[in-house]
Amino acid sequence: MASKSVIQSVKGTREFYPEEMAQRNYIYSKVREASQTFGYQEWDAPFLETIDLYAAKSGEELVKEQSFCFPDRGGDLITLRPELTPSLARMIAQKQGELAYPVRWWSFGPFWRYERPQRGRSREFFQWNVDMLGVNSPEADAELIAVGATFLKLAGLTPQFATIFVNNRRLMDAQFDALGIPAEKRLDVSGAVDRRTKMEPVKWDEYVLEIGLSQEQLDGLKQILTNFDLWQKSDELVRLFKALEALGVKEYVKFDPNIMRGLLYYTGTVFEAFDTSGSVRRAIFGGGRYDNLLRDVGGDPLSGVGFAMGDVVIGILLKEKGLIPAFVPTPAPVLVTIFDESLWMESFSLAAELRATGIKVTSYPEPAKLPKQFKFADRMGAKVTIVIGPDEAAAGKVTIKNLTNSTQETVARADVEKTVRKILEG
RNA sequence: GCGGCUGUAGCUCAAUGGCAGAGCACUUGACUGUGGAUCAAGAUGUUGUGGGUUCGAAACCCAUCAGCCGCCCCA
Repeated sequence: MASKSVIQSVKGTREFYPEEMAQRNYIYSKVREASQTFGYQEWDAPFLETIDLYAAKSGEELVKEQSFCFPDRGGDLITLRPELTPSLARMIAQKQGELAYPVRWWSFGPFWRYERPQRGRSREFFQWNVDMLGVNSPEADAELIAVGATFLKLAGLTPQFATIFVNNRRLMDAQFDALGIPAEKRLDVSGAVDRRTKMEPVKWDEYVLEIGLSQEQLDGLKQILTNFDLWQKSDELVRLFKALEALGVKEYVKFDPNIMRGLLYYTGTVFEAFDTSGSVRRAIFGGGRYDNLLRDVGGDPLSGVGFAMGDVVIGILLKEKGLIPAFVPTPAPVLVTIFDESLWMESFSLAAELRATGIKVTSYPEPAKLPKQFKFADRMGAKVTIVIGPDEAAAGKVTIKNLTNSTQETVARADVEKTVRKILEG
């Protein structure tokens, strides 16, 4: 094997060998199932966008520090999309008058962020996005949470392993107001709330006082953040939890006043799913309600709710918990061996006959010792091997071996399909 | 962008300044028409890269690259 001479992959990019590709496709299949169960339509947006799309709305840091950005041949600044929502807003705005509302769209595709790779985070990742636009209600919020919960359920993550924590920006703003925290400090306070669990309590207290809150306000804030019954003061959240119960996913959801989410554009309900068994401390998915997004790209005001899930964290979790199905290397359960030069084409035409009946068949590509061919079949996860040797050829027969239980039988050529199907179905 | 840890065979790792090794995997054979088990034999290296210290470096020092963990950030 060459080693030092191999040109390295770009830092933080993903190489999907067949096993990893199977895992990615598995996640994709569950994402699709969860989305379609609720009637969401699949869509996608360009992978390349001009930087202006993000400059308008996304945070400074995202555009300047964390996006892959380069000039094209005409000198325009092109960005590898770091998120989907601005593209969504534009595409909705462009056809705002002709879409059937509510719009329920989902997407699963690649994104890029120029961050430092570490556990649960790479520079290239796949992200599931689900959004509903045109309905502004706690019940719509509940549906999105239910889509997420349904995915968790389909993937085998029970409420014991994963929890969706919910909060509401309006509720928190009202609480901050009641403490006399001025509106211009809300952002700083939200930031402080976000990092509370990451800091030592004493340090966090100092940090909050540094922002400019009084000791009294700090005490009040801490009271709010430890009050897990606070949701009862929010009509929206009361309705949300009622709807979640009706939708059958309540056991996945908990109110948590500490959930804020960094995104500026969330205006109401926000939520974040976490692994509760403690291996990865990053969010599995997160989202919330945004009211002003379309207006920011020139459309008419239209409220939406949505969330996004990266493939990296969920992939680690599912793998760790043994929830990814065992990898079978070959998609073809049948392997036809090539006995020798003279019987080569005999095997090829048998393989073709079987394929014509709809069975997936691979053949050894050339004559080789049978042990080698059987070993290959075994390593590729084939269930059936077929041998046409001189004896079979002379008798117009074929030997079929069931690799699962090591039995084999020699049957007339006309019975091959039937025999193979019996093994594959049994 | 900042801090810490780690780079040795395809993989997981040993060798603490004195001949670069083991297990797994691989190849071959036992078994010339049958995989997964067992046994035997064999092959495998620019010790990430570049420099320095030393009689002597995988080990110590400097630089650099890569990976991991954390910080920042997570839209």
